[in-house]
Amino acid sequence: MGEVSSGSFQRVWNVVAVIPAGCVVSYGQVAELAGLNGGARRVGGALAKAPDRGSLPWHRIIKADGKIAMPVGSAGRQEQIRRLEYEGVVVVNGRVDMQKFQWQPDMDELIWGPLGFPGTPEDSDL
DNA sequence: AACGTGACGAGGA
DNA sequence: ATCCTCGCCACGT
Repeated sequence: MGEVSSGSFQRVWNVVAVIPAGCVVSYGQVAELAGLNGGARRVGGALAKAPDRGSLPWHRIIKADGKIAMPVGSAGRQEQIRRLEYEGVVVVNGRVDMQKFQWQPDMDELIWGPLGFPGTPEDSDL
């Protein structure tokens, strides 16, 4: 079974994996969700060393001010922008409007995950 | 074991 | 808005 490791990098990857498409989160935000307070810089390192960057939505992580972190002109930066726009996230001048696209996870998502819990009835009414 | 590094963040100039 | 400085701290040398 793909048991979750308690390594800090693994924890970061676990958090990143549940970020919904069409949203962005800051490095610091991911750090907090991963239990690495003040560890925003560690998040970048974790993403760079992710074993499955093809499937991990690393592109949804940007700076707190909305700017793309990767160096201008780098292949990674272009790839990130391409993926974000593909999801409908508007990137203007290497920058994203955090007011519109920053993900704000609620408790349900943090506890049960983005897909909810099997068998849990949805209380769409009220 | 000390030292430098980094896909950050906040604050000041 | 841009640039610089400092704090942050796990990781690789």
